Amino acid sequence: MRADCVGLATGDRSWTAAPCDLGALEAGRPRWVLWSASSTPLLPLRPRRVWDLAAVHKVLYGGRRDDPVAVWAAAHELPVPAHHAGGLMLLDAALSPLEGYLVPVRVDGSLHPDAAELADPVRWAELALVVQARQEAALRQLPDPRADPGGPPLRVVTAWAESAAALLCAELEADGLPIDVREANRLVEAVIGNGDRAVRDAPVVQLLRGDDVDLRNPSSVRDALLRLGIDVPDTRSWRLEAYRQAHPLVDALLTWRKAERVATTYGFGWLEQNVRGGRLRGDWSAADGGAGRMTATAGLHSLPAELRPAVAAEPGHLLVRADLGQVEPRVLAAVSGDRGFALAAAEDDLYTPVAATLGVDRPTAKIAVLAAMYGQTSGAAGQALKQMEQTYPTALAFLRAAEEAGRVGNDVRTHGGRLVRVGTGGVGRFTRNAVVQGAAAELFKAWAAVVRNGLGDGQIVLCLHDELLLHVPAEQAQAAVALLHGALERTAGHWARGSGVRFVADVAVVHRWSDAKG
DNA sequence: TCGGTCACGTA
DNA sequence: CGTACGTGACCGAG
Repeated sequence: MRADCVGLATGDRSWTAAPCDLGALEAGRPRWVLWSASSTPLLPLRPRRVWDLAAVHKVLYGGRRDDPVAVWAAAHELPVPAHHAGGLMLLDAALSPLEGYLVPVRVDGSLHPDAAELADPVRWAELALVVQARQEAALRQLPDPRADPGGPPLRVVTAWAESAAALLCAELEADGLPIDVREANRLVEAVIGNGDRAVRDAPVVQLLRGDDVDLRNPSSVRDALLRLGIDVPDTRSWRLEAYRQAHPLVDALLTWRKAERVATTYGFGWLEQNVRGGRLRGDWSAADGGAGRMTATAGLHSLPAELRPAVAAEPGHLLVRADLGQVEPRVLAAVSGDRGFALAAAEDDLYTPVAATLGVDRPTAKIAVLAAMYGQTSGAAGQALKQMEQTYPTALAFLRAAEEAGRVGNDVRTHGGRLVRVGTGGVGRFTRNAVVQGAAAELFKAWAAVVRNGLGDGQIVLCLHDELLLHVPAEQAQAAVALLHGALERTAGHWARGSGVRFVADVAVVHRWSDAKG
């Protein structure tokens, strides 16, 4: 790893006296410019302010590529060369943007695939600054969608937050999630026994009474069910749920499935492979999904609830868990600019005023809101959806516009400025959801960034779409609680400025992740 | 060995 | 209800 992967520090201009205090997202210097936090040996420094060219590139242009060649090309409005089109070194200093130096820029203006190795470290850093300036200029071209713009431009703050998230991902990979290994093994054993396949299969096999069925082959299972008079198009558990009473085999099968899932995906092998020194580690991406959510491997985003007691604070430490309440409908209220919906989203519980306005009970109101956001097509939500259209026309028009864009193959941009690209033959429901899910993801990351920089000796050890898990020295737990609330208020106050929407976090200090809130 | 399908954990 | 992920077992094709 080359130390010169780190660009030079730069200063942010013109809004140092911003009226809102964004904590970690504050303007100021130095701001470290990185080609990519995931390839930068910057970790021990834990810098506060970074600009991650790869992360910002993905905000501006979407897509999958975020290597320096692609980042450079997009910033210069050049076609992105095919991956690793290495070949001959065709360098032309005279045409390079830094005339007089040997820089790894080709005659066509593209960056050489081996630029990081070819370039003088100082030149390489200067190229990073060239890209940073161009990215920032591009971000400033984008209109600010907020009801009340103010402080640093929203899209520039998104760049800071997404950059911080990229760095946070590198830290999450290094730090890992604290695991009580003894408890983890105990919990796995409680679900799957000693792990012997034949033993696990036995209860179901017994009920089959000699019928030769491959439990791990869905079509074989379907045929077996048919022989018992149970005719189902597939054997998914939610479908079989209705047949639990029909035959003892169904119940046994569903129980077996649960154990099989743990045995194959979250069993002893999984612990062996991913837990080292009491920490569960996986690869983290700051914006891998189509809408820009964080992703993680090693099951970090899909830990079964039964295993969560194994996530535990280390001696002298406590966990602080915080999750955003009703974040997606609140995001919809903020980004659509629907005043009526925002009025509901000013309350602790958003669904209560929605129910009152629609003249329905709370569960119905919830279904109506979710159906509107996610484009539900079937079920009993139809009537409620019609009422939503009449009551919150601006929010619904916003969603319809996003869906229509996707349907005709147009890209959409989230509130914070992320481009969500639509493949050929666009999928409407995807974009309808992406403008909400993606916006929620960037609000979450901005919040996480502020929290990260406000922590003393603590660490963020898990990010779960709308939930943060902190591991802090016990005496700092109460300060962390205050930090989480304060950071959300400041972040949302800027991100949703002028919307009237309130964002709320449920925060609890616990020993184990599974411990009750309170 | 590969991609596709089914299935299922989470938000 | 829907959307988004990552993982694993199995299938059939090559």
